[in-house]
Amino acid sequence: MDKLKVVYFGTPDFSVGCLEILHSREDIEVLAVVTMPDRPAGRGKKLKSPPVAEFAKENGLKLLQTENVNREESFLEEVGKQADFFLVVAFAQFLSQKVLDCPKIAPFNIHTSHLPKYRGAAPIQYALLNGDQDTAVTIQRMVKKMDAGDIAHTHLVKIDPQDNSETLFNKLKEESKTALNDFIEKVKTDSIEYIPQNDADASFAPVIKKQDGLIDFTQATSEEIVNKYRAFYPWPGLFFYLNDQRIKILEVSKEENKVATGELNTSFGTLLVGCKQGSVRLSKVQAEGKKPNTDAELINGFKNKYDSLTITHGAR
RNA sequence: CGCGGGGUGGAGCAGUCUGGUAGCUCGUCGGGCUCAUAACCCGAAGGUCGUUGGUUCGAAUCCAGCCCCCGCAA
Repeated sequence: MDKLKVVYFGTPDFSVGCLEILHSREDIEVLAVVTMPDRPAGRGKKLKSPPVAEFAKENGLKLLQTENVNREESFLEEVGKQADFFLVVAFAQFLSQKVLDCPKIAPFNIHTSHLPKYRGAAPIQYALLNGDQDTAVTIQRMVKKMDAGDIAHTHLVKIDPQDNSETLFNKLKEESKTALNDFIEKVKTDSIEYIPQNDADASFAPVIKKQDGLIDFTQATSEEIVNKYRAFYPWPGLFFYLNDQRIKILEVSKEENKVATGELNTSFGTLLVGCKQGSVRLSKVQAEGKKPNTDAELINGFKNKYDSLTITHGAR
């Protein structure tokens, strides 16, 4: 049998795993890799390549870095139409119908949720945010409507209570390789069963922004804050303002102590905050421009500068 | 040249503008008090003030360079 020809679309580290699989398989030929352009990143804003671009360069794969693949007409004509299927993994661009129509079999997308749950950019985070106990790697046949295509393959994954976005990312990155391998067998044997999604059950996982990490202790229960901590670790992280200084929360846990909603209690030498319901201890924190500290260390330094410690909600 | 904060006993900070024998809170060690403690009292040890050079009678402090850490942003 001839090799299956694939064009791969992806950008971040998460996408590299599946690209590795495609690249390593004897029965697959990666015609090209499409990814986002290099972007300034980090302190000093140095130009940085997306991880997928790095991989493509290292392995001598044909690489296209573009701001908008829909406009790359010659590429689509010359390369896109040669493909048996497209594989899109965390690409960060919408594909026009014209692009979706290129491959002979179909454009497929790997989505890290149990579709139709959590369509959109941040499915992993939303599963944690809602305290879900399981999720899935779903491979869908892409349609123009985001993440609404027929389901071609589902691979369930358990969420551990200790999981945060980082660990769950890694877990799903591994599981998506397995899912992809299984799926490719289905493609080869032409035995894919397409299951339409029930739109009524759909939910959405919009992009998470840095600002979403701002915690209002009066508006969330201790349980919700801990879930948010898991979902937002390591990015964007949680933060709040103490005496108008931005404080990152690096570690938080539920506590028994009863502290009035929105109040801060430091009398145990710890940062205890009363939530909408229950209370939390902020056991590891980091002030802007400072190194990570335990709550005791932060209290020690702050009481030198201020008469009292006050939570100042986003006053800036 | 994206913006910004910081490097002072083991920890977290003040002192730097307005040069003149290094301080606070905590920890550690020793002693005391208490039924007890997240408590309190007494005492002690512990610092080439990131680094190099310059200015000065004198530099943690002023000037120049270098190293390191971090927040924002992406």
